[in-house]
Order: sequence, then structure tokens, then C-alpha cells
Amino acid sequence: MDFFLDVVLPIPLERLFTYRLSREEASLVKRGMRVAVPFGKSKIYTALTFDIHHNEPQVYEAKEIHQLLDDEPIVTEIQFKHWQWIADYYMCTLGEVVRGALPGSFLLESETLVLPNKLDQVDEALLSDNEFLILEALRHQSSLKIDEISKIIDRKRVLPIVNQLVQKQAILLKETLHEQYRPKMEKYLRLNRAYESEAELERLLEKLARAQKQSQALLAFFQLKSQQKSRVKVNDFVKFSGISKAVIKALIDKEIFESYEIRADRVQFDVNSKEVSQIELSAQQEKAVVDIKGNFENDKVCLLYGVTSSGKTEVYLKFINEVIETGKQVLYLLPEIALTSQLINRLMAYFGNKIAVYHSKYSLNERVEVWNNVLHGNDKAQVIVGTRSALLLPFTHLGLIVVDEEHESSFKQFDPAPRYHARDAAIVLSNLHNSKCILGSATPSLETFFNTKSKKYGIAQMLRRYGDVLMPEIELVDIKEATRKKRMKGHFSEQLLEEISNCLAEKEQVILFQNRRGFAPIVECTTCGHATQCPNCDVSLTYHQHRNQLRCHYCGYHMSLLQSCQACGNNTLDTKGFGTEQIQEELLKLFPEYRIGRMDLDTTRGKYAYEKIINAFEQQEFDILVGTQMVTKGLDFRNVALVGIMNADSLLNFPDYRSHERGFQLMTQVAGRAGRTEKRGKVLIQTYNPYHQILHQVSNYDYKKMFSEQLYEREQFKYPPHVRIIRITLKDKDYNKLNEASDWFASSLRNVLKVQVLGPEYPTVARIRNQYLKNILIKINTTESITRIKNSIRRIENSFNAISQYRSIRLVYDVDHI
DNA sequence: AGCACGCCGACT
DNA sequence: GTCGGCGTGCTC
Repeated sequence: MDFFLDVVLPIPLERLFTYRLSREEASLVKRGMRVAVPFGKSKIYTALTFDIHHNEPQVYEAKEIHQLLDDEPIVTEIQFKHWQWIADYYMCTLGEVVRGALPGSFLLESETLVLPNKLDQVDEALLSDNEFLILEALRHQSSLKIDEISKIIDRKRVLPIVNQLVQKQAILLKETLHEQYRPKMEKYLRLNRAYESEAELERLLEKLARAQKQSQALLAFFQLKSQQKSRVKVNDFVKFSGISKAVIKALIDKEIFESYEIRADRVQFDVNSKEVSQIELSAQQEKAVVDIKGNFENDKVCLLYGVTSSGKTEVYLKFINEVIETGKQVLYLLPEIALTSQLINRLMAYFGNKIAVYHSKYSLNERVEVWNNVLHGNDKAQVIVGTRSALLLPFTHLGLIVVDEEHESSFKQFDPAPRYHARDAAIVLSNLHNSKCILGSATPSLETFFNTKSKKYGIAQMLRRYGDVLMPEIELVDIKEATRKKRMKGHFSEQLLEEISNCLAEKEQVILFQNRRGFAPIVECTTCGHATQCPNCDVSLTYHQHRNQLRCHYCGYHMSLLQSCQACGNNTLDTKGFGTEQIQEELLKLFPEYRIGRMDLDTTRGKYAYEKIINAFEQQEFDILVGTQMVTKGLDFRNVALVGIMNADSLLNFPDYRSHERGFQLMTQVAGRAGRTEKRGKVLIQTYNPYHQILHQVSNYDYKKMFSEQLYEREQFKYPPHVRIIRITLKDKDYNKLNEASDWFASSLRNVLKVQVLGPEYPTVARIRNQYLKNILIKINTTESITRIKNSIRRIENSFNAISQYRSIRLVYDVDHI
């Protein structure tokens, strides 16, 4: 009987692909292994094995697989179920989830190599110039890659020429898979066993008497060996003895030393475990623990609503500790890597090397290692701290998921599919594992708080700060008035400047929050009002001072700043709006004797840039830190007495139903950075509109009022959590075609769905990378079957694609769009 | 998604 | 002519 294998390819295609298996392969294959399969004309792709069966496909000839890449599954059954849920719920393919889940180095692709064949028998007279060049190159190199050939003959389309040469039997093509993951090997040194006995050793030392360096090396080796009482690493030995590599090599060549390699674990931390020191909880924290446990007993997800610095982390630690004692795994999700360094140090102090970290700034190889450790249930990956993609790891026995800062919108994946919300997908995952789930926040998302109100989730509250430190005093500063009276210095009100001075005089630190990076968003001509636009996107370019450049934040286009206006030629360019860079600059002038740091996307590129800035600020190498959103994210600075929000209005005036909620969260979180020790901190919020209700709710710490007001508005205007939103984006570079097509799509939706359909509308940035965009919003009542709606959307999509002009238009679904 | 194939305008 | 651009269709 023949065997056939269905596989999932990491591409956005709905269906599985079927390959033929030999009997022997069939006996080896289990679901969830990687397999290399030929795909298309000549490529080899990595796929995941799904089902084995005997149903031979009728309409095509199944190809044979290329080779199995794993001995054991690297993906678990639960993962498949979870991924399938993600694909269904977020309207993408399983392949896209696979692509987002597997560390890139798991997904090998083939590369075509060109090899010489019967070069001597080729009649050179029959060769074109290009063909001759290729063969000439092959006389010197044993193989060539396609893009190398492209360089040699300086043209893009190489394949026709290569194929000609294959026909003339001058060359051969070979598809090669390159395994990208290499375990890191460490070199060790040992003494040849022949010299183990003392007699032999003495004879050896005599023999080396004239080779001074070599006998020194030998002695040093014994010294180190007795010190370490374990294997001797070559590198350690070199460092210890100062013996050169040449000497060591000579000894190896003489077969006195032997070198050998051991696979080292790439992901290593300095372990300074204090061994689970007892976690001391305050009465408030104890109470929260009890409340959470009560909810767990009813199998409920539990929200831990604790104000900033109420000590949520200790509560998590308590639960993590309990879970790992039962031998189960813990997943600790964070919105961004930014938070990890401080938190990891803390977790490590308690749990030592049971902590593993997983996020996108980790290298491919490191991610593979964490993946394997999780899959095999290794101790050293018992607690995973990571960003949303950590959710897709192969947990085998997950006991607890903590979603910290659950309100953060960065839990929702945006650009490539799968566009999943990590918080919601985490809850599904915890159900699949029968594990517990804690959501934590000082400013819960409306959705989550609403779910606690409707008793879907449980809630535990901590409304006082740890050690009963007072919440900082928040004051609103009316800069409209101050501007009118000409009492502003740049972007600073007198009041803010005064508070900063006081603070600095007391040797305390200041954080200033400005929700915009760069120097000034726009450079505008004051004569004609023209602002330079991006040629590829419908946005004005943003000015970045440090490179004196105008940049597009959407496509990365950049140009140097011109002296005069492109439109009218006048020399009257001026900046409008302001960013972190400009604030920093003004501060340098206002407080020349102090040190001013900046933290935003531009200063935190690179793997450790973040840590560096945070550490520097902690060590008080800066007096003032100017930053964007990043400074709000749960960082714990002891010595910050003052927080200034430069412009609250820019946080509230987004044309978006969530802007008030978000503004409240952002300001409350930044405010929480102030005065985390005994002394009461202070927060100044500069605004043109001091009567805004959100600002009052922020300054009174009135989350509940904000919640009820916003919830009411969401109800009135039909927004989540009262409805679900699916956003459909259509993209095309043909403006008219896009308009026509999106009208067609929207009216079909209206006809079929009988739910509210908004749009099509242009987004704020209506063109990105030369593609025009249009959005359609579908609002679905929570009582409605979302599956039914999605099926209808799919059917409409099929009809849409049946219209040939529309087929080229890209469709993007974003379920639960934020 | 990639990638080949095929048709069409822009240059060596 | 030849090359590369882009639209179209397919991938077991």
C-alpha cells in the first residue's frame, strides 16, 4: 500500500500539500516533524508533517518528499490545535502561523548551485560571451550560486542562460539545503590517556625538557585542572596560562594533548541564584493571592488590577514558584523586550537558571535552543519570559501564563499575519493546557475590565502602593494660558522648569515624556505652507536633527534637509510640532550643567542599547531622561521625584475611539514612575485643555470613572467591547481600481451580512510604499456568531477574486483590530 | 508568498 | 535586437 503525507507549508495558502512517502519513511514520520519537500519548479521548502494516509490524490501526481529533517516532532499536538485556532480566529492560514511561530532557522530553503560538468568536451566556439564567462568562472571555483553568476555576467535574469548550459551538458544544477542552526561547540583539552600513569608522565616531562613553552603548558594544564576539577576549556586554558595557541597546537600534533568539542548552550546567564528565597508578601498582596486562587478554583482567568508599584511582581512570583514546584512550565508574557532586563534579574534572583528568555531581538540560534529546551521540558526553560511570539513555543505541560501589562496594544501583532492578540491567544492556550492565567495591569484594558464586570474573568485588586507609599501628586499646567502670556520657554512652562530645578537641586532625577521621536515632525515653509512629502507615502517627512535628515516613518525613505522651500524657493523653512530630540536640545540649553539622556526608538537600536540607557539612568549617570512611550513601561527607578508630560493633548486627540483610554493608560503609567520610595513624587501634565475629563480622571487616579464613561461611549457608538471589529484593508497601486473594488467589497458585505459595515474609507496615511489603502470596518454584535460572519466574508472574497481585475488587489484581515 | 512564464516598452 | 518590468497563474 502506498503512503501519502499531508504537510503544512509556511506560506499563505489555505490547503495542505500531499507528498508520497516510502514505507520506511512512513514508519519514521510522526505529526509535527519538519520535512524538506520539493515545491514548484525546483525549490525545496521546509514543511511540517501533518497526517499520513493512503488516499492517493486523483488530480495530480504527488511528488516524493526530499528528506525528513527531524527524528522527533518539534511541534506538539496542543500547538497545532492552538495554531489552528489562531488561523481560524484571526483569518489567516495555518502556514502563516507556522511561519510566525518557528524560529527562522528551523525553516530551511534550498539554494541552487551550479557545478561544472564535462568542461573539456564543450565546444567553446558554440558559446555565447556570457556562457563563456560562467564556464571560465567554474574553472576556478567548484560551484557557483545563482546570484554569484548574476554578478559575473552582470544581469538579472540568469536562468535562461544557465538552462542553455545545462542543455549543452556543460554544467549541472544541484539544490542544496543549508541547515542554518549550528549548535555552538566549545573546545576542550585533555591529556592523552597514554600519559595517565605517573611513570609515563615523568618520562614525558623529561622528553619536553628542551621545549620550554610546551612543558610550561603541561604544568599549567595540571594546575588549572586541579583548580577547576572539571573539563578544561581551551579558551579558559589560554586565558589562565597565557600559552599561545601555537604551542597548544604543537602539543596536540605530538598527540600529548587531545582536543574535543562539546555542545555548549548558547543561552547562558550568569547564575547568581539565591535559591528560592522566601517571597515576603504584604497583607494586600496576600489578599490578592487568595482572591486569585479563589478564581482559579472556578477555572477563571483572573485580572490582577494593582496600581503602579503596588507590587504585582511579587504576586506573580508567588504563583510562579508554586507552579514550578509541581514541575510544570510557566509562561510570562511582556509587551516589549524593554521590560525584560530588570524583570529577568529579579526572576533570576528567585528561580536561578530555570528562566529562559524568548523574544525577537534574540538571534535565530538562541531561539532554536529555547525552543528545544521548552519542547523537552528542560529545567532551564521552565519559566519562559518573552514577548508575544513566546506564546507559540512547544510547551508540553504548561501550568501558568502571566500576561503582564495586559492593556498594552503591542500584544496585538500588526504587520505580517498572524495578526493575533497575545493576551487573548494566551487565554485560549491556557485552556488547552488546562492551566491558570493571570492578567496584570495598573490600567486594565476596557475589554478586560469589562470581562471582570460581567464575571467572565475574576479580579483581584491592589489599590495601594507597596509600603503605603503615596501615589504621586498630579498637577495640570495650562500652557494655553502660559503661551498667551508669553510665559513659555520653548516647550516648557515656568512651573515645569521650576519643579525641574528644585528636583535637580535635591539631586533627584526627572523623567520627561514626549510621545514623539525625532526632532520635529514636520518642516514647513512659513511663506507658502508647503511641507516636504514622502514620494512613496502620503505623509510629510519627519525631521531628524542628528543626521540633518528628513525621514519617512512608513517606508524609510530619507533625504537631506534642503535650505530653501521646494515649492516657492523661499528661505523660510521652520519646524512645526516637536519630538524628544528637540526637548533634549532645549534642556541642554536650559540646564547646561546637568546630564540629559534620551530614550526612544532612535537611541535604543541594537540588542543592548535599551539596557545601557536604563542602567545608566539607574546609576544616575543622567539627571533627566527624555523619552517616548518606552519610559512608561514598568521601569522601576528609585530616585525619580518628578515626571513631566510635555503635551497631554497630543495623546488625546487621535481620531480613534481608543485614544482616550490609551491616553489615560499612558499618563497613569508614566505618572507611576515618580516617587516610588518614601517621598511623595510629583507629576506635571502640560496641556492646552486642562478641562479635559480624561486629564481629571488621570489626576484623581479615577480608573473606574474613566472606565464607566468610556464604556458608555463605546456602547453609544458601537465599539468594543460591545461589538467585535474586523477590519479589512485593500491595497493596490492603482487608485481608481482600488476605489472601485473596495466599494464593490463593502456593498457585498452589506448585502450579505446584515451587520454594520463602515467605509470604505482612506486611512490617515492613504498611501504607503506606493500602495493606496482603503479600510472597511465590520462591527459584529457580541451575540452574533463570528464564525458565520467569517464564512460569509470568505465567500465574498471568493467572488471578489473571481473578478479578474480585482484579483491583484491585496486583502488584509485584522480581526479585533485595535 | 515565491517563482516561472509571457507580453511589452526602453535601452545597449 | 535584448533586457528587465510587470501581470497572471500555480505550487502537491
